[in-house]
Formats: sequence, C-alpha cells, structure tokens
Amino acid sequence: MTKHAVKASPSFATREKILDAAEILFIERGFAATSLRAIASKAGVNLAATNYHFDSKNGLLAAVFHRRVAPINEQRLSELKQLTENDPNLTTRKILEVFFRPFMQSDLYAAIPAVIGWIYGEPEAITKPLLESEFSEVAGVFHAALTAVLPHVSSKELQWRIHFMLGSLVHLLRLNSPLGVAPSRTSLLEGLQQLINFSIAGLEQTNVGDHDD
Amino acid sequence: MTKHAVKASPSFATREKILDAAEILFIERGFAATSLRAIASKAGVNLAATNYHFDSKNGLLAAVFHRRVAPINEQRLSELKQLTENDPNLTTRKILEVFFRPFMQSDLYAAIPAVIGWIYGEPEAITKPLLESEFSEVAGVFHAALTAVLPHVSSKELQWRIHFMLGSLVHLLRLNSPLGVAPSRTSLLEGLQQLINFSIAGLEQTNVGDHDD
DNA sequence: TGCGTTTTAAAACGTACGTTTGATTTAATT
DNA sequence: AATTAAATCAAACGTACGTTTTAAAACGCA
Repeated sequence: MTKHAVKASPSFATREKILDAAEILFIERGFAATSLRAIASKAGVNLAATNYHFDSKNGLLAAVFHRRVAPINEQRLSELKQLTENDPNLTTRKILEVFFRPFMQSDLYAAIPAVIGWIYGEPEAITKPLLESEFSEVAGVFHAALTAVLPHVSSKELQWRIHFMLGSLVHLLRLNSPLGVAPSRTSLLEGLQQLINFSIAGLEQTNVGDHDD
Repeated sequence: MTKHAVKASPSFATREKILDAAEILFIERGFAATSLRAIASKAGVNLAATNYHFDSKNGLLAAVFHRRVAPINEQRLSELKQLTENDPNLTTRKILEVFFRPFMQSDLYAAIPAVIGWIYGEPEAITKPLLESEFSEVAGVFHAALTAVLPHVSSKELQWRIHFMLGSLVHLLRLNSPLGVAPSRTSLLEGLQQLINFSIAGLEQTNVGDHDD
C-alpha cells in the first residue's frame, strides 16, 4: 500500500513531537506537575516551540486531549448510527460493544486508554470544558440508544447506571495507564470483556429476590 | 451531654486549621496546583507553620488523607467482623452495605467522600503508597467476605468485579466532590443506593441468555 | 536566485514555588 | 519568678515556572 506522501508542513513534525512528549508526561505526572521545559526536553525541541505552536500550556492540554478523543467519538457515532438503522433487534450488549470498541482496537489508537484515564483524574476546573465539548454529543446519542433497549428503566435511573459504567471504565483505563511502562494490552482487553458483562448486569438489573433477611 | 474539655495542645488548633484548608484546596485544585502559601493563607496561619507541623508538602498530603480514611476503615473492619461472626446467612447486599455505610453517615465524616474522590484523581506516584498503606487490609478482608457469598465466582473474576465497583464508587464521589460548593447530600445518598443495586447485579451477574444475535 | 513568511533558537522576563533560618513570643515546668 | 521547651513569625534562600522577546535559520514560491 503506497502511502500518499503527506505533505508535512515543516513544523508538523515538531508539533507531533511535542504532543507525544506532553501526552506521556501528563499521564505520568499530571498536568500541573508537568513543566513545559520537561516536555520540550523530552520532545527534543526548543522551549519556545511549545508556546509557538499551542499558545499556552492550556492550549497544549486541549490539543493533547482532542487528538486522541476526536477520532474515537467519530467512530462511535458512525457505528452506532449504522447499528440503529440496520439492526431490527438491538441489545444492550450490541450497543456497549460499539461504545467500547475503540478501546479494543487500540493498536490503531495506542494511547487512547491512557489519555482518557488521565484526563478524568484532573481537577474539574481543567477537565470540565474539555469533557463537555468532546463528549456531550456521544453521551446524548448513547443514552438515547440505551433508552430504546431498556424502556422499563426510567431516565433518571438510566443516568445513574451509565454513570457507574463510565466510572468503571475510567477506573479500568487508569489501572492500565502508565504509558511508557508498557500498558498490558491483554489485561486491558480482558478487563473490557469483564466490564461489558459487569455493565450489562448493572444496566439491566434482572436480579430479583436479593433483598431478604 | 457535658463534653470533657479537651486539653488541646497549643498547636492543635493550628494543625487542624491547616488540615482543613489543605483538604478543601487539594480537592478543588489538586495537589500539585495547590501552594503552601494558599493553604496557609486560607487557614489564617503563618507559612512556616505548614512545614513545622508536617515536615513537607508530602507530609501534609499524607496527614490530610489519613485523617479521613483511618476512621472509616476502622468502622468497616469492626462492622464486618461482627457481621461475619453473628450472621448465619450473609448476602452480597449485607456486605456491601457495611462497605458503603461510612459514606452514608457522612454527617459524622462530612468530608470523606470528597477526599476519597480527590485522592483517586492524583497521579500514581503520589497515591500509590498512600492507597496501599491505608486500604490493603480492608481490601483483603472484604474480598474474603465476598468470596464466601459468591463461591461460584473465581478469584480472578471477583477481582475484576470489585475493581469495577470501586471505580463506580470513585466516580460517584468525584461527581459530588466540590467541597466548598455544597456537595448535594441527598444526591450522594441516592447515588449510593443506586450503586449498591448496580454493584450487586454486577457482582452476581445472574443474567442469562443475553448473548444472542 | 531572491523575497516574504514560517519556524526554530537562545536568552531573559517577572513571578511563584517549597523550604530554611533565626529571632520572638507563648506555654509549661520547676 | 526563673528556666526550658514549643510554637509562631517575618524574611529570605535558591530554584523552577510560564511566557515573551529578539534574532537567526529554513522554507515556499516567484
């Protein structure tokens, strides 16, 4: 397969090197504890290049996050659309598999799990605008899809259950987060399978008669 | 009820004021982004008092965390011991209720949810030793108790499910975390009830026949 | 080749940080 | 009341931070 020679702007390589270095250090140390000097040093570029390409440290943060999150959300939206349009009998499992699939294909997006896990650890003042702008659309669409397959669950109840599912996901991604230290790919895949089963049980809650004493 | 007049050491009030201020600021801004100057200022004490009483910023971190976590773990251990010794037919629900009870009584320990939620957001390099020293005993005891009521679930499977339950808990606590901005107590209680049901379903997974297509 | 723009580079800007010092005040003990 | 220890204080330590400045180099295009 002959790749189109990407007509890289001369600065493209520098931009990417900064993003790669920043991503790793943010995950390892957190945003506030990571200096632009450490990033520039790890990237092998001049310190001033960080502000030249991203305006500020916060601009770099947004770029690091967006680079990883945008493609997985596009994939999720397109796959879910195809599913709801073509599959006559949806299930909770099918919807969840679409939602979690980007994390299972992370040979394509190797750093995604770590980035997602990391950003959820940062203080609200930093994450709130980012999470809102990146995830609000996906959140709405998947909530609607799950409502369709769980019509007997109230909207409020469903919100709680989705909230717990997301918490489990973030916890799983954080467990596998140390990027430079080889995130165990197999344990992530195993965890995602476990998480799907755990989440289906929690979302549907077909248990009965547990409340005896 | 006549309180015994606590013969407070002269520095006791200062220590507590520092812990209170640090706790709030750590939760709001994170550890790295919070300066000792901001803490001293909010506490109304001299800057040098922070290092005098806690040796270093890391020492203060450990003290903030330990102050909240130690009593809830003592309570959990003692209640679980009483339960396993006296109740002939344990259930998953009873065990989880003991585990989550400290968060439901947080009129006693008002800041606990926010502190737990906050610490799980910090980078591993900071949290790892703290979590290990504070939680390892409780983790082992509750894992054993759940093994007893779920004998058909393998130890590895159970570890995953407990992991997801803890992730859901942390996510819930973080949702309610902004301490100074009045954490909604009722929504926390409601969330904990939802979490118990979600976790029971996930731990037991009595669902069947979901895997059709 | 030459010109205008984009990108890199070195150095310094002012500010804020965690920590330490040494003197002073407060409390407890004799 | 005298002596010792504990606690507070103002001030400064050296270091590291995000950002800006100014100039040189690399590039795209005529």
